Amino acid sequence: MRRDVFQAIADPTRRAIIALIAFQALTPNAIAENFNTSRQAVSKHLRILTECELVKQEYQGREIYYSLELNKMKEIDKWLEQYRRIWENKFNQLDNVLSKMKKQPKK
Amino acid sequence: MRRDVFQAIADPTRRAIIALIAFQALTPNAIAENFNTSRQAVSKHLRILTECELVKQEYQGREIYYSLELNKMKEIDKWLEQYRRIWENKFNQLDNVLSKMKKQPKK
DNA sequence: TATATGCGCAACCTTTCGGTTTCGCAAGTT
DNA sequence: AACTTGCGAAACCGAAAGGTTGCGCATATA
Repeated sequence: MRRDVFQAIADPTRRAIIALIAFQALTPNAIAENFNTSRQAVSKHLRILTECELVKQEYQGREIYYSLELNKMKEIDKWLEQYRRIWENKFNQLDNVLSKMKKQPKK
Repeated sequence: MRRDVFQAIADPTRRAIIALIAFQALTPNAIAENFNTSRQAVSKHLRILTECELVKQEYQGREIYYSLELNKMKEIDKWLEQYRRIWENKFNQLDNVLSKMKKQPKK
Protein backbone atom coordinates (compact mmCIF):
# COMPACT_ATOMS: atom_id res chain seq x y z
CA MET A 1 0.00 0.00 0.00
CA ARG A 2 2.11 2.83 -1.26
CA ARG A 3 1.22 5.98 0.61
CA ASP A 4 1.64 9.45 -0.69
CA VAL A 5 2.05 12.70 1.22
CA PHE A 6 -0.47 14.44 -1.00
CA GLN A 7 -3.02 11.76 -0.42
CA ALA A 8 -2.32 11.96 3.28
CA ILE A 9 -3.09 15.65 3.56
CA ALA A 10 -6.18 15.33 1.38
CA ASP A 11 -8.35 14.39 4.32
CA PRO A 12 -9.48 17.31 6.51
CA THR A 13 -9.35 15.25 9.69
CA ARG A 14 -5.76 14.31 8.97
CA ARG A 15 -4.85 17.95 8.38
CA ALA A 16 -6.42 18.75 11.74
CA ILE A 17 -4.40 15.99 13.37
CA ILE A 18 -1.26 17.37 11.80
CA ALA A 19 -2.07 20.79 13.20
CA LEU A 20 -2.70 19.33 16.62
CA ILE A 21 0.55 17.46 16.95
CA ALA A 22 2.66 20.10 15.27
CA PHE A 23 3.81 21.53 18.56
CA GLN A 24 3.34 18.67 21.00
CA ALA A 25 3.36 14.90 20.78
CA LEU A 26 -0.02 13.38 21.62
CA THR A 27 -1.50 9.95 22.16
CA PRO A 28 -4.33 8.66 19.94
CA ASN A 29 -6.83 9.10 22.76
CA ALA A 30 -5.71 12.67 23.40
CA ILE A 31 -6.05 13.43 19.70
CA ALA A 32 -9.47 11.84 19.46
CA GLU A 33 -10.74 13.97 22.32
CA ASN A 34 -10.28 16.99 20.11
CA PHE A 35 -12.67 15.81 17.44
CA ASN A 36 -16.01 14.12 17.12
CA THR A 37 -14.31 10.94 16.10
CA SER A 38 -13.62 7.62 17.71
CA ARG A 39 -10.18 6.61 18.86
CA GLN A 40 -10.13 3.89 16.22
CA ALA A 41 -10.83 6.31 13.43
CA VAL A 42 -7.99 8.52 14.60
CA SER A 43 -5.82 5.42 14.83
CA LYS A 44 -6.47 4.66 11.19
CA HIS A 45 -5.53 8.18 10.18
CA LEU A 46 -2.38 7.94 12.26
CA ARG A 47 -1.51 4.73 10.50
CA ILE A 48 -1.74 6.42 7.15
CA LEU A 49 0.24 9.41 8.36
CA THR A 50 2.88 7.11 9.79
CA GLU A 51 3.08 5.02 6.64
CA CYS A 52 3.96 8.03 4.55
CA GLU A 53 6.30 9.21 7.31
CA LEU A 54 4.49 12.45 8.00
CA VAL A 55 4.27 11.42 11.61
CA LYS A 56 6.55 9.55 13.97
CA GLN A 57 5.75 7.42 17.01
CA GLU A 58 7.39 7.36 20.39
CA TYR A 59 6.55 4.52 22.71
CA GLN A 60 6.25 5.31 26.37
CA GLY A 61 4.91 2.47 28.46
CA ARG A 62 1.63 1.41 26.93
CA GLU A 63 1.09 4.81 25.41
CA ILE A 64 2.25 5.92 22.01
CA TYR A 65 2.99 9.55 21.39
CA TYR A 66 2.65 10.83 17.87
CA SER A 67 4.41 13.90 16.59
CA LEU A 68 4.85 15.66 13.28
CA GLU A 69 7.73 14.83 10.97
CA LEU A 70 8.55 18.27 9.67
CA ASN A 71 11.02 17.06 7.10
CA LYS A 72 8.25 15.28 5.27
CA MET A 73 6.22 18.47 5.24
CA LYS A 74 9.07 20.07 3.35
CA GLU A 75 8.38 17.64 0.57
CA ILE A 76 5.12 19.40 -0.12
CA ASP A 77 6.89 22.69 0.00
CA LYS A 78 9.38 21.38 -2.52
CA TRP A 79 6.58 20.48 -4.89
CA LEU A 80 5.00 23.89 -4.47
CA GLU A 81 8.33 25.57 -5.11
CA GLN A 82 8.10 25.19 -8.86
CA TYR A 83 4.77 26.98 -8.93
CA ARG A 84 5.85 29.58 -6.44
CA ARG A 85 8.57 30.37 -8.91
CA ILE A 86 5.91 31.06 -11.50
CA TRP A 87 3.70 33.33 -9.48
CA GLU A 88 6.78 35.18 -8.33
CA ASN A 89 7.81 35.44 -11.97
CA LYS A 90 11.23 33.93 -11.58
CA PHE A 91 11.01 30.78 -13.60
CA ASN A 92 14.55 29.90 -14.54
CA GLN A 93 14.21 26.19 -15.02
CA LEU A 94 10.73 26.02 -16.40
CA ASP A 95 11.44 23.55 -19.19
CA ASN A 96 12.94 21.31 -16.55
CA VAL A 97 9.65 21.29 -14.72
CA LEU A 98 7.72 20.54 -17.86
CA SER A 99 9.81 17.73 -19.24
CA LYS A 100 9.86 15.99 -15.91
CA MET A 101 6.10 15.65 -15.90
CA LYS A 102 5.53 14.62 -19.48
CA LYS A 103 4.89 11.04 -20.45
CA GLN A 104 4.10 10.20 -16.90
CA PRO A 105 3.28 6.53 -16.50
CA LYS A 106 -0.37 5.82 -15.95
CA LYS A 107 -1.45 6.65 -12.40
CA MET B 1 -20.18 18.26 -4.15
CA ARG B 2 -17.83 20.46 -2.24
CA ARG B 3 -14.39 20.23 -3.71
CA ASP B 4 -11.21 20.86 -1.89
CA VAL B 5 -7.81 21.96 -3.20
CA PHE B 6 -6.04 19.35 -1.11
CA GLN B 7 -8.25 16.62 -2.39
CA ALA B 8 -7.67 17.88 -5.90
CA ILE B 9 -3.90 17.59 -5.74
CA ALA B 10 -4.08 14.20 -4.05
CA ASP B 11 -4.33 12.41 -7.37
CA PRO B 12 -1.02 11.98 -9.24
CA THR B 13 -2.64 12.34 -12.65
CA ARG B 14 -4.15 15.64 -11.59
CA ARG B 15 -0.79 16.87 -10.36
CA ALA B 16 0.65 15.94 -13.73
CA ILE B 17 -2.13 17.84 -15.48
CA ILE B 18 -1.40 20.85 -13.31
CA ALA B 19 2.26 20.68 -14.28
CA LEU B 20 1.34 20.39 -17.94
CA ILE B 21 -0.90 23.42 -18.10
CA ALA B 22 1.21 25.54 -15.79
CA PHE B 23 2.88 27.32 -18.66
CA GLN B 24 0.45 26.90 -21.53
CA ALA B 25 -3.28 26.45 -21.86
CA LEU B 26 -4.22 23.10 -23.35
CA THR B 27 -7.33 21.33 -24.60
CA PRO B 28 -8.49 18.07 -22.98
CA ASN B 29 -7.35 16.11 -26.01
CA ALA B 30 -3.92 17.70 -25.96
CA ILE B 31 -3.61 16.88 -22.29
CA ALA B 32 -4.75 13.31 -22.75
CA GLU B 33 -2.10 12.74 -25.40
CA ASN B 34 0.52 13.21 -22.72
CA PHE B 35 -0.68 10.31 -20.62
CA ASN B 36 -1.90 6.79 -21.01
CA THR B 37 -5.39 7.93 -20.24
CA SER B 38 -8.56 8.47 -22.18
CA ARG B 39 -9.83 11.92 -23.02
CA GLN B 40 -12.85 11.27 -20.83
CA ALA B 41 -10.78 10.42 -17.82
CA VAL B 42 -8.83 13.64 -18.27
CA SER B 43 -12.12 15.44 -18.66
CA LYS B 44 -13.27 14.17 -15.29
CA HIS B 45 -10.08 15.34 -13.67
CA LEU B 46 -10.46 18.73 -15.30
CA ARG B 47 -13.95 18.94 -13.93
CA ILE B 48 -12.69 18.39 -10.42
CA LEU B 49 -9.87 20.87 -10.90
CA THR B 50 -12.31 23.41 -12.30
CA GLU B 51 -14.79 22.89 -9.49
CA CYS B 52 -12.22 23.77 -6.88
CA GLU B 53 -11.02 26.63 -9.10
CA LEU B 54 -7.52 25.34 -9.53
CA VAL B 55 -8.02 25.55 -13.27
CA LYS B 56 -9.86 27.94 -15.55
CA GLN B 57 -11.43 27.37 -18.95
CA GLU B 58 -11.28 29.51 -22.05
CA TYR B 59 -13.66 28.71 -24.86
CA GLN B 60 -12.36 29.07 -28.37
CA GLY B 61 -14.71 27.78 -31.02
CA ARG B 62 -15.52 24.21 -30.10
CA GLU B 63 -12.29 23.82 -28.21
CA ILE B 64 -11.80 24.54 -24.55
CA TYR B 65 -8.41 25.57 -23.28
CA TYR B 66 -7.56 24.83 -19.69
CA SER B 67 -4.95 26.73 -17.74
CA LEU B 68 -3.71 26.87 -14.20
CA GLU B 69 -5.23 29.25 -11.68
CA LEU B 70 -2.13 30.24 -9.78
CA ASN B 71 -3.99 32.15 -7.10
CA LYS B 72 -5.58 28.94 -5.95
CA MET B 73 -2.19 27.33 -5.72
CA LYS B 74 -1.25 30.02 -3.27
CA GLU B 75 -3.92 28.64 -0.99
CA ILE B 76 -1.83 25.54 -0.49
CA ASP B 77 1.18 27.71 0.11
CA LYS B 78 -0.75 29.61 2.70
CA TRP B 79 -1.57 26.40 4.53
CA LEU B 80 2.03 25.32 4.43
CA GLU B 81 3.16 28.69 5.72
CA GLN B 82 2.32 27.87 9.33
CA TYR B 83 4.51 24.79 9.22
CA ARG B 84 7.26 26.50 7.31
CA ARG B 85 7.35 28.91 10.18
CA ILE B 86 8.03 26.00 12.49
CA TRP B 87 10.83 24.39 10.56
CA GLU B 88 12.38 27.80 10.11
CA ASN B 89 12.01 28.28 13.85
CA LYS B 90 10.12 31.52 13.68
CA PHE B 91 6.79 30.63 15.17
CA ASN B 92 5.34 33.86 16.44
CA GLN B 93 1.66 33.03 16.31
CA LEU B 94 1.75 29.38 17.15
CA ASP B 95 -1.13 29.38 19.59
CA ASN B 96 -3.16 31.00 16.88
CA VAL B 97 -2.55 28.01 14.66
CA LEU B 98 -3.43 25.58 17.39
CA SER B 99 -6.64 27.13 18.60
CA LYS B 100 -7.91 27.46 15.07
CA MET B 101 -7.78 23.73 14.54
CA LYS B 102 -9.19 22.56 17.83
CA LYS B 103 -12.74 21.39 18.21
CA GLN B 104 -12.98 21.00 14.50
CA PRO B 105 -16.43 19.82 13.45
CA LYS B 106 -16.54 16.24 12.29
CA LYS B 107 -15.18 15.87 8.79
C1' DT C 1 -4.22 -12.38 40.51
C1' DA C 2 -8.14 -9.85 38.84
C1' DT C 3 -9.49 -5.64 36.54
C1' DA C 4 -9.14 -1.49 33.92
C1' DT C 5 -6.91 1.05 30.27
C1' DG C 6 -4.38 2.23 25.79
C1' DC C 7 -3.56 0.56 21.79
C1' DG C 8 -3.36 -1.84 16.92
C1' DC C 9 -5.73 -4.80 13.96
C1' DA C 10 -9.27 -7.19 11.39
C1' DA C 11 -13.95 -7.54 9.74
C1' DC C 12 -17.59 -5.25 7.95
C1' DC C 13 -20.38 -1.54 5.62
C1' DT C 14 -21.43 2.54 2.97
C1' DT C 15 -19.73 6.16 0.16
C1' DT C 16 -16.50 8.02 -2.92
C1' DC C 17 -12.97 7.60 -6.52
C1' DG C 18 -11.11 6.86 -10.95
C1' DG C 19 -11.72 4.59 -14.97
C1' DT C 20 -14.39 2.96 -19.24
C1' DT C 21 -18.21 3.01 -22.51
C1' DT C 22 -21.89 5.28 -24.53
C1' DC C 23 -24.42 9.10 -25.68
C1' DG C 24 -25.87 13.90 -27.31
C1' DC C 25 -24.62 18.20 -28.93
C1' DA C 26 -22.31 22.04 -30.92
C1' DA C 27 -18.90 23.50 -34.09
C1' DG C 28 -16.22 23.04 -37.90
C1' DT C 29 -15.42 20.52 -42.73
C1' DT C 30 -16.79 18.33 -47.18
C1' DA D 1 -26.90 18.60 -46.07
C1' DA D 2 -23.87 14.88 -44.50
C1' DC D 3 -19.80 13.87 -41.94
C1' DT D 4 -16.13 14.53 -38.66
C1' DT D 5 -14.30 16.25 -34.49
C1' DG D 6 -14.06 18.17 -29.60
C1' DC D 7 -16.31 18.18 -25.81
C1' DG D 8 -19.31 17.35 -21.32
C1' DA D 9 -22.47 14.24 -19.06
C1' DA D 10 -24.42 10.02 -17.59
C1' DA D 11 -24.38 5.12 -16.54
C1' DC D 12 -21.85 1.60 -14.95
C1' DC D 13 -18.02 -0.95 -12.43
C1' DG D 14 -14.21 -2.47 -9.43
C1' DA D 15 -11.25 -0.59 -6.01
C1' DA D 16 -10.28 2.23 -2.31
C1' DA D 17 -11.59 5.46 1.49
C1' DG D 18 -13.33 6.37 5.96
C1' DG D 19 -16.12 5.06 9.50
C1' DT D 20 -17.91 1.56 13.10
C1' DT D 21 -17.78 -2.57 16.09
C1' DG D 22 -15.42 -6.19 18.20
C1' DC D 23 -11.30 -8.44 19.33
C1' DG D 24 -6.63 -9.53 21.42
C1' DC D 25 -2.69 -8.03 23.77
C1' DA D 26 0.35 -5.55 26.58
C1' DT D 27 0.75 -2.37 30.42
C1' DA D 28 -0.73 -0.31 34.48
C1' DT D 29 -3.54 -0.52 38.86
C1' DA D 30 -6.43 -2.79 42.70
